[in-house]
Amino acid sequence: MDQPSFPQRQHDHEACVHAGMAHAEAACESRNERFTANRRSVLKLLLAGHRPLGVYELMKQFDWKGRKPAPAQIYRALEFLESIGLVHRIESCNAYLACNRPGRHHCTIFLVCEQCKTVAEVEAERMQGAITDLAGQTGFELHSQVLEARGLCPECVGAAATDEADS
Amino acid sequence: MDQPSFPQRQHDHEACVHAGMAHAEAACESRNERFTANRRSVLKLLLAGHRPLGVYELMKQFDWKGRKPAPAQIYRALEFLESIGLVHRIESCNAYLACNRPGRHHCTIFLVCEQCKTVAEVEAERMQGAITDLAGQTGFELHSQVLEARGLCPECVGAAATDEADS
DNA sequence: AACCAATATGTTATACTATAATATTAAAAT
DNA sequence: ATTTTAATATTATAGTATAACATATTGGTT
Repeated sequence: MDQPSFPQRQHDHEACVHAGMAHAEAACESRNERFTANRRSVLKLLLAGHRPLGVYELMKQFDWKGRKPAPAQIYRALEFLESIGLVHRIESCNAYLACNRPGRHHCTIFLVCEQCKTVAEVEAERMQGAITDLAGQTGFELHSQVLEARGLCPECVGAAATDEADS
Repeated sequence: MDQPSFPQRQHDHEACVHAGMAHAEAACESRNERFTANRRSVLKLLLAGHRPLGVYELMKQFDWKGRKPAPAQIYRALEFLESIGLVHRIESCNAYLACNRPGRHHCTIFLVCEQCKTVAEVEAERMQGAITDLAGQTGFELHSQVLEARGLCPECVGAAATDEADS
């Protein structure tokens, strides 16, 4: 599918992770950037988590020769991964998400489920036009956008409906 | 003007603050909510600041019988002010901004100047449609939106151009 | 191979942001 | 007046992010 939305609850995480890592490998190669052990580990955790993870959450999961890394170590990896578009920061969660469609740098909006925390990253071409127009009219020089919608994903909407019927 | 964008550097702050406070007064009245001293002070600081202020920045400015308030005090006031639409949280700044057009609850986007930190709050009706459509297609139940653009305001763009010419 | 420059990491310390929990006070409703 | 509700005051702690500096690794150059 060209426009994936929310991931299925059950799906082949292994494959996701593998594909994501492979793409990252290639992306670094083509930019002559180093895909170091740290960067690998952080990206892998994000790919496996499949939802936005905070830095301290990542630190807990990070098994690094028996010790735990310092925040700076994670932040540095994230900064790098974000700079080449492999990871996004979700502002309204203070957390980071592996990009589900790396390589395409379109205008995307994140649909964040407030209940189960899963996120759909969907293209929002219609919004791109609106934003550039607004910027143009105002004389604003656009650098980047933060587009996030908050609410309930389809599965949680369904669950909520069921709960109500029960009570 | 019906669609204000960036405030002029020089303008009558006094009048802004006064108008904002008057509106808040009325808004609380009509909802049977109390516009207490705390809430007043916090809103006043935000109106006067005229840009996003962090909670600890607010605390520093908060003169409260010679002592300084605890964070919780500010957060409570903000929570209230936000709940009735007098204040917005700017996620990408971890800071709060007094609403410049209270009473209208349209879909707005914030244009945040990364240099001077001023913010334009502009209506983005075109985006509302795009978002609800996206939500509809995905089965997402939309609760709220975070729409922020980051870049340079017209004044800072101008200044940057001048600087370059100088060098 | 030895050296240099550039990049990335390790480490410690600290700053900034946000909430929990509980006691107290003030206001509104009966 | 009494009860109930909403708001405040206070202390403590949790969560997020960066600064500063020392060390190590990599890649390119002679």
